[in-house]
Amino acid sequence: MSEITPAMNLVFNVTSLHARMLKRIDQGLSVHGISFTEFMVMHYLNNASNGTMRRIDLADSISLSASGVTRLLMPMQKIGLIQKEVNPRDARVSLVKLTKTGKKIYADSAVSFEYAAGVMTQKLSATQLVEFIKLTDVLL
Amino acid sequence: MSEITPAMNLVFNVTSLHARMLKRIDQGLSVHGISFTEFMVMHYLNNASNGTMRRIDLADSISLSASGVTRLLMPMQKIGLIQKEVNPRDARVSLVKLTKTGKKIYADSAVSFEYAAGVMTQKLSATQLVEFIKLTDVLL
DNA sequence: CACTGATACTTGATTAGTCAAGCAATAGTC
DNA sequence: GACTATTGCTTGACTAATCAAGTATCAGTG
Repeated sequence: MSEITPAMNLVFNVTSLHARMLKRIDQGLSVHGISFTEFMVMHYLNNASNGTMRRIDLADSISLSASGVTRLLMPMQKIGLIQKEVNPRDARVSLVKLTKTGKKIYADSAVSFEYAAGVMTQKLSATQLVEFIKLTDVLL
Repeated sequence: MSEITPAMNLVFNVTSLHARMLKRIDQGLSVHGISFTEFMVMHYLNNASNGTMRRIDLADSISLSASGVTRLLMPMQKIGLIQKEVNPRDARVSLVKLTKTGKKIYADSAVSFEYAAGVMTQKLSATQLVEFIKLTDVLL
């Protein structure tokens, strides 16, 4: 009845794949008491040049709105995973930084994340994995 | 500082890609007054063998929970895109079917969807697209 | 140096989904 | 043929996100 183009097919597949991945990853991270979104925040903070990032750049990195970041970081600060820092050059921005606890939790949860990611992609050969990443990079 | 494995890289990329795709597709479908989730429902209903599906199979197809489907279909029924049908063999199930209006809206929005999907993937060659789909299929 | 506009964030109201619990109907078992 | 378990679906309570509007600061221009 309906002819589905390859492009449409890809969109559908990426959607399903994302849903499946998210569920598994979240499950793997739940033992550390954090969600995948929170993990991503910690990941980017951990890799940031001087350990700090502006909230808006964080938002961009993890594909969230500015207000989404505000709401996400609130509890993370409350439980001591991150902390605010002021930018002396620009009073508008509030820099975000991993706390010592945050770094520890990140290191721990990174192990779970790596494991879950590995399990999920085990049906792909090493070259397929690289090729897959390359293709996603083209569209990003 | 942190070593990121290819598997982890892929998960991050698929997440970003999904977010970007969803935003564009939703934007393209908004002129028809429907979301991508609603479009997927109509797509699966349109392609269903006898035009009907059980809610639970629908849920599975679009990676939603059973209650998510209930909540999604409620307004769709109210505005006349779909309709309920009883299954005489099993009184538990409530079959879902596209209405005439629903079919029309689906046909219209499928054009927008196809266009948006095409634009989004135009950086990929035809063979790359096929290869991409193949790789996602491995993980689905 | 005042003014206009852009940027970085926060907040209120709303939405789309989740999970856990419940209900009703069917299926399997003894 | 009664009893238990399973399936299909709905509902209440909650969560994570969105957008639009508001505030405060900074940057560029006449």
